[in-house]
Amino acid sequence: MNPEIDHQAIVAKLSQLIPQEAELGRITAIFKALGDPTRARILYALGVSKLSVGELATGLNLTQSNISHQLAVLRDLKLVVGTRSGRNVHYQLADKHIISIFQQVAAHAEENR
Amino acid sequence: MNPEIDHQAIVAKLSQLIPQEAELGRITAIFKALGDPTRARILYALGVSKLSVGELATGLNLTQSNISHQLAVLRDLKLVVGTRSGRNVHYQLADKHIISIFQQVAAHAEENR
DNA sequence: AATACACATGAACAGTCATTCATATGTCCA
DNA sequence: TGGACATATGAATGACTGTTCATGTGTATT
Repeated sequence: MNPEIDHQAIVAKLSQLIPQEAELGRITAIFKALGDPTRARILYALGVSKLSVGELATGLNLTQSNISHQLAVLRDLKLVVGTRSGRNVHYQLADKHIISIFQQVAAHAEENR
Repeated sequence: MNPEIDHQAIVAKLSQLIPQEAELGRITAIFKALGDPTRARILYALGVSKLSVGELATGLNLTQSNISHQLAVLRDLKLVVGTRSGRNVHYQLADKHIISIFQQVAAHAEENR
């Protein structure tokens, strides 16, 4: 083993440098949400424009129920927010961070294609 | 509906603005990989230092088999690379993009805690 | 009030996945 | 060459999850 680096010490301190279960759970929950094609497409669409559930359903060619279920997941994680106006509920991204995260991952994905 | 925005047109063009299945698949596969706590911890650890499989196993308190399986997933996605030196294989992050992606998501997660 | 429209939610089912156990491959040393 | 160490891989299984179908809730219109 490379003596320049004290692996023993690093191993011992890993638990201090890695997020605790609670925070790690919040982080991985977000990644997991972004890891589904349907939810990813919804987020891409909302990155283009604020859209209602129905518009998402027709635009993405998915059932209304499916869209609603996935929006619920994204809502719980505060990735999107919906505001009702009449019978419709218009959804938008909770912040634009999300788009730049997608862009970074997309860049990585295409680099190593 | 807001007349400033032509939702009809947007809905019609969504399929052109959203990544095609192939690229979307590559992107979501990466997010899915980051969405598992075990793999996330591995990546965090490798963000700190290049480490062997055994060091990861003891440092993260996981079985060698488990670590190897997850490393295989990360390897296939080109998120980590392993180089053998003797009996050991030392893994490192494929690029530092990964860390900044984690930081961004962590920031979002903590904002809305 | 009744009907129709838009969205949300619950249950169920099929497919996916993380972990474990057992075993194989690869490498060093005596 | 034989044995010990480090890592990889295959099969099995229990848990989780995305989608569908059915139905519930909320809102506008007549």
